Amino acid sequence: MDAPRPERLTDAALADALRRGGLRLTRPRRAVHAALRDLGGHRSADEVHAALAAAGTRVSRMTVYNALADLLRAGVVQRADAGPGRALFEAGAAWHHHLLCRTCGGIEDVPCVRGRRPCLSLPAAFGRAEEAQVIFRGVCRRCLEGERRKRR
Amino acid sequence: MDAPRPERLTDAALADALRRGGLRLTRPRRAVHAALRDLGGHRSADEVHAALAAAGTRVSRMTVYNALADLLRAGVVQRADAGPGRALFEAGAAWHHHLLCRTCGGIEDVPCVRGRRPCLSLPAAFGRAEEAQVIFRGVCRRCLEGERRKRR
DNA sequence: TTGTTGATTGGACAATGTCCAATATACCGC
DNA sequence: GCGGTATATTGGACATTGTCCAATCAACAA
Repeated sequence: MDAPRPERLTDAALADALRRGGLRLTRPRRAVHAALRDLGGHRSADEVHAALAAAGTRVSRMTVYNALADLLRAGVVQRADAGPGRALFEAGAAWHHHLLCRTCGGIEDVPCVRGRRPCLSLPAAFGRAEEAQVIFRGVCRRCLEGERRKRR
Repeated sequence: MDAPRPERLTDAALADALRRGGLRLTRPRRAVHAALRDLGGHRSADEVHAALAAAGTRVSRMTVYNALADLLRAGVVQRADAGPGRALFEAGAAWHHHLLCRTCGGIEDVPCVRGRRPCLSLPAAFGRAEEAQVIFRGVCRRCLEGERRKRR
């Protein structure tokens, strides 16, 4: 149940991923990617911005938003669907889903049985699905064990 | 592919659903439910608020937010997961999923093969899933046909 | 090294959702 | 039907999130 460690991209690999989309490897983009990877888990743009500021890296808020969108297009960052509200990002490229715990409010990664998109098919009558993100809502393992312990 | 028409709840049925959760049937709650049902599709709280205002029904914005949350708990309204941003609601209780079209930006309902929650199971090692919402991203039928027509 | 093109900056702005105390109303028992 | 009481509504202030813009800066190809 440990969070999968996001792979550590070399600068060259990051530059490659960006350039495939006609994007440059800039200092802010490198910093945003590293911050997201080092923070781990599911983070909002402003969390990344705050982490960079705390580390003494001055980057404008707009740039963080832009960089995350660019890294997303480049495929080295993913958006974690977790319902409405602010957008959450995470480093890494492995396709997976999420469990939202209604007890602790946490988000757990759930590996995708297929591991690549789209993992579920859509009846052709509706159109073409390029990806299928599943949001499980319920109670995470940790909280479930907490409940059980209390009940005794 | 027509949108399923949301069932028309009688006041008694609506009151029943609310009271099961210790909630009262109030004029604003009735108005919000009717507005959402009559608008059809996937609507934000402020869209419902605007529709009510346009129809001459004065209800405070806060009340619309509260009413939608209450109707959601009562099970007569659902939240349509459509990624980050504002929350979208729709009338009705039948469990289903959504296809987000990246061409036109629209949201299509996709019936759930099981029709009730949870339609997908979660490996027990992760916890208990009470519901599983699938977000398909791709191209809707209408846009797919548009593409095909242009290519000729 | 230099020029060109794309990226960053920072401030202003819009949209969405939440908090609060005062007031109004649904609904229970009579 | 008539209160009494717990619940709901109100409206304004506020926080958070994300976007827009023109001026400046920097990546990278030649």
